[in-house]
Amino acid sequence: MARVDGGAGSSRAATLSDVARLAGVSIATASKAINGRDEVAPATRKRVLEAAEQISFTPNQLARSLLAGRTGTVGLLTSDLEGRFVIPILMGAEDAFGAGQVNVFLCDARGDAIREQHHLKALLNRRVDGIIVVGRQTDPRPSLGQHLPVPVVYAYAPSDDPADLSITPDNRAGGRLAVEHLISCGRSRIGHISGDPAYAAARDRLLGVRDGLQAAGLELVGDAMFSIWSEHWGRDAAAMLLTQHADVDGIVCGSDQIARGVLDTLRDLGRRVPEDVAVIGYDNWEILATNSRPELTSIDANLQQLGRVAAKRVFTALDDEKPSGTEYLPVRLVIRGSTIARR
Amino acid sequence: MARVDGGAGSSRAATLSDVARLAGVSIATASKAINGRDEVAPATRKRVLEAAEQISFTPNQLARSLLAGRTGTVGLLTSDLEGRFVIPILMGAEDAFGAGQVNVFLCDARGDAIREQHHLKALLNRRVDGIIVVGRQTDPRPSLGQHLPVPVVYAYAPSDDPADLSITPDNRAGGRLAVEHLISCGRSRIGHISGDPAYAAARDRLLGVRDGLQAAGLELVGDAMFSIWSEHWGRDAAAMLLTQHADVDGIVCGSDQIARGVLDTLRDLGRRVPEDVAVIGYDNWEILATNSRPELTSIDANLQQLGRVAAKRVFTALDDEKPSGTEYLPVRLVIRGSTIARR
DNA sequence: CTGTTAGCGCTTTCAG
DNA sequence: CTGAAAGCGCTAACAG
Repeated sequence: MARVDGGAGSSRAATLSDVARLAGVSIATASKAINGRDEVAPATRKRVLEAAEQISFTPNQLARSLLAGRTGTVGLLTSDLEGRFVIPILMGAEDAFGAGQVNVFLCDARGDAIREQHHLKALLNRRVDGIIVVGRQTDPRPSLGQHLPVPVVYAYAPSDDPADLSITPDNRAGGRLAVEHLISCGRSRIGHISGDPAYAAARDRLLGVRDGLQAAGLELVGDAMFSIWSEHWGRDAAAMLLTQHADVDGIVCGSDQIARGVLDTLRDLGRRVPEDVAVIGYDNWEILATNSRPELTSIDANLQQLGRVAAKRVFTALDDEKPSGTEYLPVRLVIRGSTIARR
Repeated sequence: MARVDGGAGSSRAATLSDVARLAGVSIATASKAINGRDEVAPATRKRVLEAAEQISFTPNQLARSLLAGRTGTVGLLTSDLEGRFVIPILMGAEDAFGAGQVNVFLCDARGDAIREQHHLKALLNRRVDGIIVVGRQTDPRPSLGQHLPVPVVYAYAPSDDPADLSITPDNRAGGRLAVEHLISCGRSRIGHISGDPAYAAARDRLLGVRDGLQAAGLELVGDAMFSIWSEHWGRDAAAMLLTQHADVDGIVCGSDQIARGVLDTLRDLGRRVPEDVAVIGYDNWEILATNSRPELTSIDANLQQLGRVAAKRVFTALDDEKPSGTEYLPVRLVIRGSTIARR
């Protein structure tokens, strides 16, 4: 059977021995020349590099990895269907590892434990140097266990086993930051509309909101309102809140989606934002935050930095002792027109 | 230097020779037993498998790949920062390849050609079996060239070289589908508000809209309106359109974002949707389409299927002759409340 | 049925 | 400075 050739010329990728033959040196010398070892005569190196160039030799990483015992690959195991969290984390990881030094296998388990095990096994078979597990909630998730041959770091969703290392955004600090911002904008009648109370994110953010209020000697206006993470709920909840507490002048929302809904209702009711009521969202999901009327102030979880940190931890765990516990990363306030009017 | 052990027990991953020794057979026999070859006595196989289980042996894919010349990995090279297109495509690819058979390296070039070359080289060094290039627009993008040792398929953004194989959604058909749906809803005064005219997507969808109108003997109300892909523009454009053509009863939007803006303005002006004006979006971006008032009918590009097809093409290109040209994939209408009122 | 041998492509001692 | 040889972990002939 004739090998169909891509038209590139060589029917097979060039190997080091091809280079060596062409340069008239041994394989060992070719290897040293190409890897920039200094035990090679300059003239020889030049000859080897030219030969390599000529047949467009690229070193086979598989062979290198097999020998080195390290592959320079990391597995990113996720259940984040939307990619909302996983993409910035992936980018942060790429950054931390340094351009092109490390490549990332992205596996989507789709919330299925079986599939997750499947992917985990595949990653281990491919001898990844480490694994980052990315969840889509900040609720603790089942640990992959302690008996894995490579370091594992849990990002966004922490592991339920304190023996694991987890990196997660500090939602409580975020809630506090949000309310402090409203207070600094001169608000004192502050309500809180959030999402599904089954989420740790919802509960933690509320704790932070209460922290901030208490520190200022304030109390929440009405009860914290929970239901689901949607614009629809944001609209309905805002209507309820405004009916019962017409004097509200600030609303901390549990997500940008909810905040968008809240903005809709405020507009329907003729309340000006931010003059009458200031609104702050959570997540800083650009597509939502920058397109609303007015644009939405929000809390950003610094996911890209989270990815960087997770990646760094994977690497330090390769060398040093493995740290454990949950690390809470600071969040960031992004101010837009929903809390401070444009001039 | 003492090797810090994760606590798992063995300080080194078990190899086939460990298994063979424990089972009291040769390495070759162990290999055959584990790979389910039938030239092994049942008793021997049992012994080997138990030994493997006992020391939790997992075959080293690197070694296998080195020998086989195929790695069972594919590179996904993207510039889709948001992950909006790349994630469904990744999922489709995983599906097509079969669970766990193939793993995907995801590389984000961030729109930088240098970084793209860097990643490309890294992928080739790792001996991926194929590459899928995912763009974030449907405009043709520069080809990676014909001189690559592995098959390359361009997904979403086609290559500018017809010698490459590209898979892209059929935007023209989508525009037509959208307008046909409005017509079938009884609309005849139809306007079009789209995004950046520098995008092929904007132009192609308009062509489709005109196709559909012409087939029904209709003409576009006013000029097609172009600017940018944002809600803000959608709001402004709708206001302009309604001012100049108060009798519009249907609006085809170039994106869901624009459609969201259009809905806002219609509500502000007191027009009922869909009774007075029916609105259809494009992309079926769930977060936008399912949270609007009313929910948004939209055109879905079937990105997951696009990923499946791209993956399949990579594989067939491995064996057979490599096809080329641009393949347009059908799109799908998703009907919600913005064109047909809920009962 | 089982074991021996060779070798995938590369790096690394260690003699010359 | 250069090259021969060993070997990373595995599979594929081929004898036995």
